[in-house]
Amino acid sequence: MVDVDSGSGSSAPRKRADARRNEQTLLDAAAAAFVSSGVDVPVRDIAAKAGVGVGTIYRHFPTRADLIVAVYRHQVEACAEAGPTLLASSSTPHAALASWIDLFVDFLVTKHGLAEALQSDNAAFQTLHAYFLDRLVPVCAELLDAAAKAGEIRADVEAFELMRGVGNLCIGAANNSRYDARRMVTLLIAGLRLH
Amino acid sequence: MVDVDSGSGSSAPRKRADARRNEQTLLDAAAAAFVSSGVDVPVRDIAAKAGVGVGTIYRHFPTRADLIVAVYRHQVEACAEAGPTLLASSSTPHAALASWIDLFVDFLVTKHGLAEALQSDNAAFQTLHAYFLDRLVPVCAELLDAAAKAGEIRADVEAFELMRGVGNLCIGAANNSRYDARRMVTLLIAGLRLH
DNA sequence: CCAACATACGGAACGTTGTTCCGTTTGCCA
DNA sequence: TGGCAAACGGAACAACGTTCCGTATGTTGG
Repeated sequence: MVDVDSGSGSSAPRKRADARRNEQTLLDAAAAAFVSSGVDVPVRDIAAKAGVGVGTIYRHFPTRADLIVAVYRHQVEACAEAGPTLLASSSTPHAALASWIDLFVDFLVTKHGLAEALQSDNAAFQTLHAYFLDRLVPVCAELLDAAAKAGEIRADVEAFELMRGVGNLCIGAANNSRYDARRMVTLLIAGLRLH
Repeated sequence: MVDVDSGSGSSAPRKRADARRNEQTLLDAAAAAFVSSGVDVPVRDIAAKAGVGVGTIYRHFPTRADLIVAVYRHQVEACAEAGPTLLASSSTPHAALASWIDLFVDFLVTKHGLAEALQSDNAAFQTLHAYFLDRLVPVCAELLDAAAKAGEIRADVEAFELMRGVGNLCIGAANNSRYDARRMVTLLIAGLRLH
């Protein structure tokens, strides 16, 4: 019943017990470190908190992006799955879009440094970039399409661009009481409307 | 006739000739380095290009922000001064606002890494932050006020927040052909309108 | 013109962080 | 239980920002 294997695939030869244990320990330590020091927390800090050497981190998560993805995968999945749900339950496609973007923004602004990392052109964050885009852009595109088909918004804006704009607006939202990312995003979404 | 002094003030005891020469050399080298490698270019690279030691850079420009401000001061001033001009020459305050924001965006997206630096919470960038805000927020506020008084836009958005949002939208615009910061900013400004 | 002094310079050195690498340890299976 | 592959730990290296001090140089009073 319980999936004693490491990943979802069944082909991998199965990892050693200590390796599996360490992977989980690292995920927990990283999650805690991200909360207290942001996703830019030094690798050594995570290693210390987990009680392992830095080599162990790099063995399990070759890049920081892999670690971030692993830590936040559940929440990203939840956000992605909320898209169709909202589309079905909202009064209009535009309302669904706004609600969904709200979810995304709430997620981003509560993860210190994540919005910054998402836009980084550093090669180490390629995986992060790719994962978020693969998972969320199609959902956004669906909502965008629905709203466009309903004639509520202009049809010349791509999901990728919008997601990126929203992500950008979330940068630095946590350390600045005079800047409310949610409000700016609301403005951006309002700007999509036809009249 | 010629201002042989270093700064604008007359109280400073006057700097040594080699110091003044180096300051100019550094500004030129930094400007060139910023263009070719972005404003994050390593201090050593700038020093090498200028043919001076790193100590000399830190003596003239204690933080990277000081150097960036010095390099771009002219362009920021020009942008600030364009505000009132545009307000006088445009058909409506909202049009003036849009044009002015366009100027700002053009400036930002052509300076690799500058938009990122502007939003950095790193203490070394405090000066940069302060300078841009001091110089541009009042101009933006004037345009915003005029448009609000004319009933063209909602009145509940502060200049600081808008500038910051626009700055955020410019992040990463240079390295991503699929992301057009200008279009996103246009959307944001459109979102300000009252129907 | 020269000496002496303050100013400015150069770059070595240090701290922090990411990343790699290898000698050692440990789980697993025959 | 012995042996081997897997995994571990952390030293070591590289890149970068930043500081510091011995040295060089321009300035100025005599």
